[in-house]
Amino acid sequence: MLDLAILGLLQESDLHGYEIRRRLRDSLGLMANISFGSLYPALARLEAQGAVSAIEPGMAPVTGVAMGSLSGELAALRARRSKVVVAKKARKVYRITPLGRELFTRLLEDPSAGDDPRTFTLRLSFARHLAPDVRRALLERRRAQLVERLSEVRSATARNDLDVYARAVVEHTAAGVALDIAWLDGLIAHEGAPQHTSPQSPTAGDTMSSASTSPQG
Amino acid sequence: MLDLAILGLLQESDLHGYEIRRRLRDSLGLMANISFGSLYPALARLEAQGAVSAIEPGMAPVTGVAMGSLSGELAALRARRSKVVVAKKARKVYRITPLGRELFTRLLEDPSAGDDPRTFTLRLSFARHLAPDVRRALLERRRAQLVERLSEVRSATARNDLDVYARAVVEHTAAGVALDIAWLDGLIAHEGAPQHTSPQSPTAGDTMSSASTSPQG
DNA sequence: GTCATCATGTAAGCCGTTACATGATTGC
DNA sequence: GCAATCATGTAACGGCTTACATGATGAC
Repeated sequence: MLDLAILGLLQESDLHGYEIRRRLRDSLGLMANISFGSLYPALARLEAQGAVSAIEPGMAPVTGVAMGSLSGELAALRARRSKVVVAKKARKVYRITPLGRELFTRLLEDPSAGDDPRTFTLRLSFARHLAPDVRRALLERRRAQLVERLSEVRSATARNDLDVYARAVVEHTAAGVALDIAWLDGLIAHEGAPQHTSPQSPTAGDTMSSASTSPQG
Repeated sequence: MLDLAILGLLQESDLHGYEIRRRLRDSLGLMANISFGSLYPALARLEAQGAVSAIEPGMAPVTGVAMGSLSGELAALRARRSKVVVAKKARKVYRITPLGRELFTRLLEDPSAGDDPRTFTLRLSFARHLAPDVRRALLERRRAQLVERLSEVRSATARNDLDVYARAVVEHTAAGVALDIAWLDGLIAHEGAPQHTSPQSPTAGDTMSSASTSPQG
């Protein structure tokens, strides 16, 4: 899970640990603030596996290494201008290796963990790296899971031994699952019709972003 | 977390482990299928602490001990009728103790873990055991958390470096959080005005169950 | 008589957390 | 100079999972 997230971010640009954490938090918006106690060991593990490598400070046109903060950015600029290029040796910038890309793809497509509902959001965030049919399969698998879950939750709703609060919870849960399904339907529709099916009856239509946007902006 | 759930269920009726698992799954609808590897050790721990006690098979008007299944139910009935009351000694039925009730209350109100967002749903399910003001505080704390989270996710939405899929994820996440907030507003409104505030301007109004029900049944 | 389900438990391991330890850089 | 932030790491622990082991009961 964490490995997948790290590799996904490194796919776009070289980054150091601290910055990876920042992006995990506010770019992906998932896994709110992963702890360093997980992050650094994970990076070390990935480096040992040869999936990433720490690049030297002076190295190459480092694509997209951002500073930790705006002030840091400015400070670095100032430093560069005044020719006092402080090495900032403490920082270890990682770059993904070809082997790491392979691993990323494997993790992203992995059929064994592929049904793990907890990783779905993360996988979908990186879905542009998937082949159209694999991506579609991911969406539909998830949809199937949610449909099943919905019927479970609905049957819980039917119970009469629930008090107001327990009932409020299960009903809201059901509503949430229903919303997720509607959202997935939108996404699936936007994927276009699958290859081997005749493109008749465009089920959902235009609802992709409407599902994501409608509830009170 | 698990302890709280167990004690909450035992608050209503004596139960054995297997049955607790079932209820966790389809009555509460949370923590889909807790594993036995967590459940039984948890029960043992609670018994060691004196929070629950295993009641003897022949004991008292055991309130609400249900069989594992309908067929089991019928089988037991048949057994009783034919006077062949098989002890089913394997089953250990647990009953909550006064000490257990105390523990339950403590866990439910606990201000230290009280802000843990992961336990909110569970707490709310048992909210009828809370005093009105404590309950209200629980709801409002949660609301505050979600408002903050919403603004975080919204700011992520504002980024322009997100591809279609990452964007779809963050936008849908935002929508989900917004829905949760609206739902909480409904619940809070239904709690009635707080004691020391003048009951003017009934902010939300009638939306409690509408938030839970609206998205396509 | 055998298979599914009910029922309880143990052992190993995974994946994350908190808490601790360290140190450079920068703003005021 | 001192606090805040950036930056990297280690150690201990927590809570839950999977896999394993065991056995009773009931359906067919």
